[in-house]
Amino acid sequence: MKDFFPFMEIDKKWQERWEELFRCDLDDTDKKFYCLMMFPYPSGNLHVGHGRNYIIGDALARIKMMEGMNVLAPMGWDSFGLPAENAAIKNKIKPSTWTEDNIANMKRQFAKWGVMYDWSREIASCRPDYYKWTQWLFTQLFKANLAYQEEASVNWCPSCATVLANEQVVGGECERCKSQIELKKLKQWFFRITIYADKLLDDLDILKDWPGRVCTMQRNWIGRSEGVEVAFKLVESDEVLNCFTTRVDTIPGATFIVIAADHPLAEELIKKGWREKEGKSFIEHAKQLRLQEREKTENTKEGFFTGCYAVNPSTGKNIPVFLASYVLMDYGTGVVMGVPAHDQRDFEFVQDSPIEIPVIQVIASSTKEDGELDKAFLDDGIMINSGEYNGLENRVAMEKITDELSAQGLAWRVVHYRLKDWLISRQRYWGAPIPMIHCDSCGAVPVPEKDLPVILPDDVDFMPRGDGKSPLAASDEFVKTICPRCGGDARRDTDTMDTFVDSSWYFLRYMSPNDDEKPFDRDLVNRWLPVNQYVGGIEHAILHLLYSRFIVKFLRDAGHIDFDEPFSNLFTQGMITRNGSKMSKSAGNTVDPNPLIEKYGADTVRVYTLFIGPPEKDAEWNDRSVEGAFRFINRVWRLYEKYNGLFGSSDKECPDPAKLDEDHIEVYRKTQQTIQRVKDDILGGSFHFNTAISALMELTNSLYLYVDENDGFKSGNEDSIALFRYSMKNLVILLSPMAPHICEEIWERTGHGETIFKEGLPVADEKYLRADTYTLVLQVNGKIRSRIDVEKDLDKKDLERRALEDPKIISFIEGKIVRKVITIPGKLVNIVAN
RNA sequence: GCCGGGGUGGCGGAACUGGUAGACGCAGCGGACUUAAAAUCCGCUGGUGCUUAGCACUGUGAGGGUUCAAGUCCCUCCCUCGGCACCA
Repeated sequence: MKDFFPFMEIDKKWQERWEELFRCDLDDTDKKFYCLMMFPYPSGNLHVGHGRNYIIGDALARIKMMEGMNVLAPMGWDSFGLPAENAAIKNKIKPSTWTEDNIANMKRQFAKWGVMYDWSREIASCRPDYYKWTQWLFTQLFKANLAYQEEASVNWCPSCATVLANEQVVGGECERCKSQIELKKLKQWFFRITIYADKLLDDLDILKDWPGRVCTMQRNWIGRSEGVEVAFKLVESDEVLNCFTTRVDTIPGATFIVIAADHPLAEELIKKGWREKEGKSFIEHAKQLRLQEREKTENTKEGFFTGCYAVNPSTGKNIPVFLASYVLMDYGTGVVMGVPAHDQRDFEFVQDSPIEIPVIQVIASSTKEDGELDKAFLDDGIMINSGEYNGLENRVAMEKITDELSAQGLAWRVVHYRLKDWLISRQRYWGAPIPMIHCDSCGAVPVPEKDLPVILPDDVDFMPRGDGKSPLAASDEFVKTICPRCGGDARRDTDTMDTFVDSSWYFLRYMSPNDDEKPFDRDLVNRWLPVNQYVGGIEHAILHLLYSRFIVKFLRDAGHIDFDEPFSNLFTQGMITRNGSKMSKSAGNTVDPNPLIEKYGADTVRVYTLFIGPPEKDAEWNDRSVEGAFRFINRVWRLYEKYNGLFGSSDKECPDPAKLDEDHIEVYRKTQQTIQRVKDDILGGSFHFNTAISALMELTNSLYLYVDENDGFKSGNEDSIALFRYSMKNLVILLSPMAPHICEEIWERTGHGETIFKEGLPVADEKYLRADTYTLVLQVNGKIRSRIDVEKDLDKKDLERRALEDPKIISFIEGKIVRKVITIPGKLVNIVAN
């Protein structure tokens, strides 16, 4: 078995030695590089899909070390959350035991991959020494008036028995368990993220090294929309309906008003309009409709006339007021002016409206009306049917109308957001208890810092209750307490925090994981952050990344830190699929790395994972192709093993390239090109390990041919052997971030220092990146007709002459007139002839 | 519906700023080694046709266009993946 890399012993040996290598000295920040992987939920087992993330990060950390950077690569556990609780219910063990077991197991898995971290900085969000500070963060937000409690209609997942944030509801279903979400009125804690909406939006522009699509997703999610609110007075009433619109230019065409069926004014209006009974049943009906139609693309637009009228402030006309399901209570003001001629939804609404509503076109492509519209006219154009505004461009009219209505106090400019405040209460057990105390006389009082953490009791029945309360509510011992303000009897808040609160600040804790005086070390954090490179999955594009940005902005404004974006560079790797779908436990298509590592060794699995495709794209896992990576690793090993006698302590340095003949210079040149390609591919910003590896495979192939065919090498010529050693040395250095075990071993066996990762990266000898001659392509009328070898510094004239001398070319242009010759030195000559 | 990514051999994927399409790997075929097989090493490998050491034609989802030259740029369309979706 000498022909195979003996990974069994060697992998382990290096994994132990590297522990020291990854221990980071935080004081040295001259060339700091904070290399962060998203910390995982400790679900028990890592599959090869997770592996991609960590292998990319590990390879990156290693190559950065070789670049001379002081690399901080910490790891921890996002260890609060439902699965622990569910597993615990199922297996009758404590969530903490289940979680800690999984953590231990996953740590072993990382090591087996050769994925190393500075474990002296390990954190776990479920441990009291961590969640103490998550609770501290909550109290800080509360003191800044950024955490508040409110009765609200919230998303309730009946199966998870908890409320969810908007971000966790996908298409009306629970993101986790796919159950239909119900709306429940509950008193809940929110973080006022909306205050930061503009900051979060604007600062996306600073994040130049983030993937564009992540920024786009966040932009859409924040959904900033500038417009105007217009007051529509109700006829025979003092009541006013404020409509939000982004198209106030269409107001002369507003022929009705629609308000959300669940609007607080709805009941009053139907009473006023003497239509209370039917109105109430419509409100019920609209509620049902919303639930049913959530999934549909085509939605009906049913409405109900309230019997009331309002005055269009631009025309002075009375227009009817409707209730309808297509107006959303939780966006804008919940009241909309209906402009059937210029809004498709309003247009559809009037088609089957119970009472006739006029469609008045007020913007047209010319100054004439377009006749009967068959759909809403949405383009910009010229104002018509609009009195004094006729003839103006609609965008100009928009400003004028706004100014004039504003002057009368009937309109004002506003900005609305799609982003809602972040609902953070969860009615589940396995999370950080919300550190608040409810006192009848003092209200909600935060737990003083000296009393933190509020320990999550482990002796409660944590079966979900489904009544809108957390399992903690059942524990008198937990609930009963004393008000920190007045000393009277009081009750603890029994909800726990969304786990995204835990992960919104963890990257600050790695600098001082064991500090029990403060959440993070201000000085160290300011020196080490923002994170130089964050690597993780695209699934966190909105939730985790937006929340973390928010918390960092808050901490900065509160004076705790000096920077306002947590991650200056983000890389989102594609997922690994199997049979075309995402690898997941529930889909049953996961690939366990352990058998693969046992069969082929860690380096093979790493190389295959990196070689599978461009890292930002999804890739299909193929067991068979793993063999190819295995072969490559062993080809490198054999190259060393077969010629190990040639590597002695009396290594002759690389021979002078200027003195190498043609048979040798080719290998020298290939080595220079490989150095350049590997560095460009990985460090050029795109992390293209796949092409870097293929370059290394090419170099390996060249070396095989060299040792097989080069006469000098075969006859033991010293320079020929030195050249081989030189190329091997570079091959091993360049491959080491991807396949660290084998490279470290060869490095050691060939008489080098303690670790290859303290060896600097080689610099390519630029003079030799290009060959002395190259193949010039000769085309006639754009078709390749011949190829000739030419010296690299021939000028255009020479190249053209050579092309026209070529016998094949001559035969193609014979009898034709040469009209034009295009010469691109280094590439081709194209002769246009007819 | 809107926004964004993508579509290249049997497969995963290369291709700089428009300039040799298919690097590298998998699978396949042939050869060397072997009693034999595996492993290994070397070579071939997009398709079609022919007068087959070669040559020609064709080929990057479809159709048009720009250009001496298009996988790459422009227009129209199809498919696919992801995000948002009655947001006023």
